[in-house]
Order: sequence, then structure tokens, then C-alpha cells
Amino acid sequence: MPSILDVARRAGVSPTTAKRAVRSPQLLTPATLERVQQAIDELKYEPDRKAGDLRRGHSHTIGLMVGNIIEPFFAQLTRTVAKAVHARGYALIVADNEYESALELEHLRMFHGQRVSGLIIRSAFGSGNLEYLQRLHHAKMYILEIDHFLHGSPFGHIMLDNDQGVLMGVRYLHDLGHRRIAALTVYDAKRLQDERGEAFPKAMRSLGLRLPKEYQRGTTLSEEGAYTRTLELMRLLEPPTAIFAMTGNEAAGAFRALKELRLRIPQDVSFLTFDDYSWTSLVDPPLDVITQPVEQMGMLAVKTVLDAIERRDLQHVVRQRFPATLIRRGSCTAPNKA
Amino acid sequence: MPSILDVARRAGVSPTTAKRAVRSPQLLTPATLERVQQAIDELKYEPDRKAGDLRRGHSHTIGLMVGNIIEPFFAQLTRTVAKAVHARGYALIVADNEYESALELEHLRMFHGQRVSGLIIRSAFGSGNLEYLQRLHHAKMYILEIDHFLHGSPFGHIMLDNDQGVLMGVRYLHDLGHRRIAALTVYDAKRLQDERGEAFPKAMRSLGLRLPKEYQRGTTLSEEGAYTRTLELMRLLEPPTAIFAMTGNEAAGAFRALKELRLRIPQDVSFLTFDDYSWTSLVDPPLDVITQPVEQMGMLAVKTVLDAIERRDLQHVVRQRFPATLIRRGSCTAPNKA
DNA sequence: AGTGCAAATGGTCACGTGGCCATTTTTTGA
DNA sequence: TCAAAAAATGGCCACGTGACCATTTGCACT
Repeated sequence: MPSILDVARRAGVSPTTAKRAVRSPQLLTPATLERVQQAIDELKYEPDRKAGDLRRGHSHTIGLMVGNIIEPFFAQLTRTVAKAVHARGYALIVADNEYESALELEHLRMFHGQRVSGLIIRSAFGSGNLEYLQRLHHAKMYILEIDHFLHGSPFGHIMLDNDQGVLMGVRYLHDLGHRRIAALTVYDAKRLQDERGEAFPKAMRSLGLRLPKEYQRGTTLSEEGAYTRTLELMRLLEPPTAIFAMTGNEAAGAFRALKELRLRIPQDVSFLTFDDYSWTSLVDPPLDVITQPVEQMGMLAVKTVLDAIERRDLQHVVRQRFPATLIRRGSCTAPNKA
Repeated sequence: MPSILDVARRAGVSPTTAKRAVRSPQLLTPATLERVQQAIDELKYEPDRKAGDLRRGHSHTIGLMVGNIIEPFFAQLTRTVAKAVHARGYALIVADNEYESALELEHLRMFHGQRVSGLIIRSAFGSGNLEYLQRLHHAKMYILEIDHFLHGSPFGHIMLDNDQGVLMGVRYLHDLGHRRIAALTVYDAKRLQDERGEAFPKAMRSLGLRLPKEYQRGTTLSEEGAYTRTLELMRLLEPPTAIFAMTGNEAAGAFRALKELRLRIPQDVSFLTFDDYSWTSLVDPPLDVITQPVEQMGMLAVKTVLDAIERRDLQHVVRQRFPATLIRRGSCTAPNKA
């Protein structure tokens, strides 16, 4: 692997001059520049980023920690972030915490070892790693949370305005005439710091709707949990007239359950969900969804992190909420009088 | 950011001894070891991977280049690869070439600059970057293609047995009684090195089926292209009795078109597709699909790359095909006599 | 106590780069 | 023609580590 020294030798100039051909060509005589250029081409020289980063004391590398890269939200986020980061000359290291603190800690160690200069993170459940994050921040790593933020976190975050999104959904159903609305979510939301789970009862109350005890059993966030829960809900004496899934995964499970029960959407039950997964527009009927501006969030996240790094202003905190959007496709309608 | 020198100073030992506390603790006296450990804890010392890699001349970093990380195939692959790579103590840098050579080249430069010691790559269309890849290989980067391989590539590859998969699909339809089968794929397959596109006519011929000229207009690989093409196909005087989509994206477009035409699956037309996207089991009817063992492929890819790197055997070439699997769910049946 | 030997610890340097300052060459202006 | 300034080029070192070799310490056995 040729270094700049090899280039210099071949071009018959000093290493400093050779390096200038790469970093500040305007300082060189055209003749010298060309000679060095040729040596670079012949040797296929490409500067070693790691060495430069080491010398400069800060790396051209950003870390992205996602919750589960298979979810379209994170896949899209990863794509946007990767693109934006590369556009500014950085590399992106990706890790998937599977929403688990222990795994996340290992990855944080890795990021630490790699000396990434910025980290965009969707934290795992629980705030077990906040202390470690603070340590990283103290070691000059700029940290930005995305999609979520840890309780008591001193870092900035970029995420959906969950209160607004949930309220919009509930109001939409309410305006259609629904009174018995069940959400698929964690009702034990406080402990898990799940904003949507907390927002739902609030939204119901603010619209004067009551939330029966038997609607309030939290699901896990899995497709399977939502499936089971939906079966239970629809078999109640007073089943909900509308189901509101707080994530795309839960929506899939619920949808499966409704199909299995041969309940028609929207005639028998209205169905609303967060996350515009591709399948939601392909099923019958196409589903009403609440979407997030993922690209905008990803791009702002990258801009925030890189600007802070390049301005060397690690204390800069950005806290930004993005509004959710409702897309109506026909899976919600006025409830049956029955 | 504390270095091992700071640790050594604090513990009152030499840097060499301090380093040994991390890398070969059995060489130290328990007392010394503990003293150094304490200094490490107090200073929150974490070794700088970049510096070590620089010194050793090879990095603990692997590159993964995908075609489009939003596609479930790549999302799953990324997840599997990230996990496997981290498990062996490496970091993963991800890039998305959007199937475009020019963009890919930029990312290859980045991988070069980062001195990743291995690269798992789904090449963009065309083989414009093969030369650059060879240069990287020459610079001690181990390269493994995935999902695809470039014509004339000297590198190993791990991918689906497309011939077998396509033949299995065609035979399945043939055995059900279908004779007029149309594939959604590129018929100009040779140029784009699309194996499935090449395999389809072969499979048809081998089963003694004819392939009408008007079925043979290639689509682009987009959802939109497949949508348009499906509309055209089904409006022919002799429309196909079965449609076979070669990718999940094409399947989505085709499915939309069929719905729009109010054609019932499978009564009016049978429908088969590659890729087990999550929506395929949620729509009505659930779709028959041909799936790839993504996890197995990803894990083998990582093992291959890391083993080669660690054995310093960059010439080791692995070429492995994985069999496709057919999942029957009910979207294919015997064709109408009409 | 002295010898021999293993165990434990220490010193030095290079990896490829970027920043800084030093030196050489060319240009400018009277 | 020559000094002074500007342009072009060069030398040197540190970033944090790992490899290698050198030195010191502890200990068993005479």
C-alpha cells in the first residue's frame, strides 16, 4: 500500500510537496503538480484516512445506532443518513442494538474504540447506557438522539411530535364518530418511555372519551403481541369500533388478526396505524396511516452532527420535533350503529 | 481523550506494562494488574482502534456495499452482516450504491481511504468499477461479491442459484397447467447481467413452452415499470395465465396493476414472485413466493471474508450458490379453461 | 551469600499523516 | 544589478499503538 512517501520518491520531490499536490494544489508549480499527479496515478495512491485522523485527533467517521434496521423507518433513515454523511466526506459505521441495552453497550464500546466523532442513536429501551454516552460525550463525541430520547438526557434529539400525531389520529377517529377506540401499544408506557403509549390516554381524555379498563392491557411491541391482543379485543362484549396501532409492526399483527376473524375493514372495524410500510397501500383496503418525515429528520440529524463537529461546538444542543402527517386511504369510516 | 501513556503515568508503570494489562494480562503480577486496571477505570481508557490498526497495517473494519438498503433483502443482509462482523470484533461501514456505478466509485474510494480490510459488495449495474476493485484487491483488500457477480470477476461470490430458482418457479406453474407464462424482468438480460432474466427463457424452453414475442418486452426493475408492463400484458389478446415477478419490487407494481384491473388472483391469473417481502403474506390472497436464505448467505459471507483476512490468504476464492425455496400460500392455481 | 534462570517490567521505534517552521528559488521594483 | 519580498519547496515531529528487544526483579538451588 503506497504512502505519500512513495509518491514523493517517485516524483522526485519532498513528502511535503507531494502531500500538497493532494491537499492544496494551488501552492504548487503546474509542472511540479503534474509530476506528482502522475506518480499518484501510477502508484494508485489514496491517502490513509485513519492516519490523518489520528494525527488530527478527530476522525471522519460517524456512528449510527438503530433499533432494528429491518424496520422501514430505520432502513430509510440509514439510507438517508449514509447518503448525507458520505456527501460531506465522512464514513458511516452502522450498528443495530435490537433495542437491547446490553448489546447496545458493546456497540458503544466499538464506537468509542473507533473514535467516531459523532453518533446518531436510537437508544435501546431503558436508559442503562446514559452514563456511558455521557462518558463518550466527555471524550469529544457529539451525540444526537433520534426517534426517541432518554429520560434525563442532556443530548439533543430529533423526533416525531408524538403527542400531535397521536392526538391527530384519535381526533380523526373521534370526528368520524368513534367512541370506543383501542390502541395497540404499551399502556405501561411510562416505564418504557414510550411517548405514544403515554399520549394515547391523554388524547382520549382531552376529547372526552373514556378508556375502558379492558382496553388498557399493553402489548409488547411485537407483531405477535399485537396479533394476540387484537383477537382478545375484538372478542370483548364491547369491542372497539376502531383500532389504532402505534407502530407498523403492531399493525401487521393486528391486520392478520382481523383478517382471521373475518372482520371487514372498515365496515366492521376502522383501522389506523403509524408508519407507512409499503404493504399498507397494497392490502385491501389500503390503510390510513400516520407517517413521519424520515428523510427530513435524517438530513437534519446529519447536518446537526456534522456542523457541530466541524464548528467544534460539542455543546450545541438541537431539540426538534417534526409533525406527523395523516394519509387517508379508506380504512377508517363512521362506526356501525349496531 | 486519555491514551495508554496517561494510564501508565497514573498507575506508575511503563507504557508497555500498562498496555499488557489490556492485551496480555497473564504476564503481569496480580498487584500490578490491579493497579493498572484501576487507572484504566478512572480514566475511562478505551484503546484507539485506528492507531492500532495503523501500526499493524490492517484495519478492523469491513465494508458493505448494498444496492438499496430499503429493500428487505439488503436490510436483512445488513443486519446479519453487522451482527456477525461485530461478533468478531470488527466495525462495519455501510454504503448504498443505488445500483449506480458512478456513486459506487465514490464509495469505493471512501472504503479505500478507510483502509477497510474486507469488502462485501453487491455491484452496481455494469462492470465499470471492476478495475478499481482489482486495484483494491491488489492493495490487500479482500473482496467478496454478494447476490450477483460481475462478468469476468476474479473474486468470489455468494448468491442465489438463480437458474434453479427460476426453473423451480416455471416448473411449478407448468405443473399446475400453465402454458402462457410471462415474467416481469429484463429480457435484455445479458447486457445487464441479470441472471434471472437470462434464466427465464431458458427455463421455458427446457419445459417445451413457447415465449411469445409480445411477452418479451423487458421492464425496468422498478415498481412503476412492472405496473405499466403488467397492464400491457393483461390487455393482450392472449394474456398470460400466470405472472412471475423476478423481484419483490416488481411484484408490488404488478400486484397493484392486477388489483386495478380487478383481476382476481388466482382465479383469473396466477401470481408468483421472488422475495418474501412482509406484505406478500398480508395481502389477499397471500402470495406464493420464492425466497432466499439471506441470513445463511450473510453469515457465510462474513465468515469467508474474516477468515481470509485473518489467515492472510487474500487469494482464497469462495463461490457458493444457495438454493431458493418455494413457499406456497395460494396465489397460484390451475389456469382457467376460458 | 552467590549463581542461574525465569518472570516481570521497561525502552525504542515505525505505521502515514498534518501542522509548523525552515530553507531555497523566483519575481518584483528601483 | 541587487536587495527585498513573495512563491515554492523541504525537514521534522507527534498522534497512539504494537512489535521487538533490553533490562531488572524474584526465587530456587547450591
